[in-house]
Amino acid sequence: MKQTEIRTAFEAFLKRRSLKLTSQRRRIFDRAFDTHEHFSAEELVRWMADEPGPRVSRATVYRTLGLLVEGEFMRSLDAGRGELVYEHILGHRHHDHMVCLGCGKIEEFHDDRIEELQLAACEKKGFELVDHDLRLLGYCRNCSKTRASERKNEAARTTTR
Amino acid sequence: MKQTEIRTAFEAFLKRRSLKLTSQRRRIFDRAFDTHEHFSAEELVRWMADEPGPRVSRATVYRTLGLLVEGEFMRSLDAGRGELVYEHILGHRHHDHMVCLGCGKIEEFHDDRIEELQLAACEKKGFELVDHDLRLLGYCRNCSKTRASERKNEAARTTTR
DNA sequence: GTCGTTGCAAAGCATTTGCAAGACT
DNA sequence: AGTCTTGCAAATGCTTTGCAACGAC
Repeated sequence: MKQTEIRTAFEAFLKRRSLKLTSQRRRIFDRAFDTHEHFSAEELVRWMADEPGPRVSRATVYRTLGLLVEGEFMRSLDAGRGELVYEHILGHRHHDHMVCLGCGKIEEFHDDRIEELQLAACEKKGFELVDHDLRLLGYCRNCSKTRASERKNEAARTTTR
Repeated sequence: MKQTEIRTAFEAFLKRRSLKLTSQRRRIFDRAFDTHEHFSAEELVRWMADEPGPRVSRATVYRTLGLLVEGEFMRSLDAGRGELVYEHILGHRHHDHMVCLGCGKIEEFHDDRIEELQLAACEKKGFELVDHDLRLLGYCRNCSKTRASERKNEAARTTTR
C-alpha cells in the first residue's frame, strides 16, 4: 500500500468517525509516514516545532497519535524506557523488535516458528491470544563491536600496568 | 533456595555495598518474597500502609525495590499499563508472561525452543542478546469463558429483538 | 449556528531526588 | 562522630484533560 492510499484510508477513517482532516492532522500524518524509524511522541512534537508548517501543539500530537493507533495506521510499543515509541504500518507485516541498549536503535525481525510456539503455549494454558510483544534487548552489531574493542583496550591497559 | 537463604544472600549483598538491613528494608523484603503474584510498587506501598509493622514511606519502597532488582533478587517487567510490576526470583527460572486483558492476571510459561529461535535470529543480525521480554496479551481461561458467554447472550438478545 | 478542533495550562501518574532529621555502629 | 537511611515534599517526564477560543460546513 502506498502512502497516498493510506492517506485515503485515513481520510475514510476520519469520515467514518465524523472527524475532520485538519492541517494539523495532515501534517502529523505525513511526517509520521515519512519516517521509517521508530519515534516517540516527544520527538514528533519537536519535529513539528522545528520544521516549517502549520503550528501543532503537543496536545494535538498526542491526540492524533492516539487516533492513528486506534485506526491501526500505527502501532505503539514501549521500548523500555518510560515513553512509548511509534511505528507506522506501511507494508510492515507483523514483526518483533531488537532494542539496542547502546544506541537505542530498534531493529525488526520475524520468525513464524516463534509465533507458532506461542500459539501452542497459549492453547496449553487455555489462554486466548490477542496480541503479543517480543523484545530482545542487547547490542546491535555496531555497538557490540565497539564494546568488544573497548574491553580489549581495557584488558591491555590493565595487564600493562 | 528457601526464603531464609535468600534473606541471607540479601544481607550479604547489603554488606558488600555497605548498606544496612533496616527494619524498613526487612519489611519490604519479607512482604515481597511472601507474595507469589506479581505486584506493582504502588501496591506494595499500600500493603506497607495497611498492614501492621514499622512505617515505610513510598520513597523507601521505590528505593528498596530498586536495590532488590539491582541485586537480582527480583525482576521488574512492564505489564503494559504505565507501571512496572515486580516478581521475585525464588526458584523461578527464566520465564515469559501471559497478561490477561480482562482481569490483569499474569501467568508464566516457558519454552526452550522459543529461546533457541531468538538466539538464532540474533545471530543472523549480529545482535548480541542480553535479555528478552516476551509478553502474550489476551484473555485467561476464565475471562475467555466469560467473554464467550457474554457474546452468546448478546447474540441471543439481538436475534430475539 | 453547530460540531468538532486546537492550544494552553493544569492535572495526573508513576517514579526520582534534594535535604534535613534520625538511626545504627 | 560518621555513615547510611528515612520521610517529606518538590521535582520530573510522559501523557491526558478541561476549557475557552476558533474554524469548517
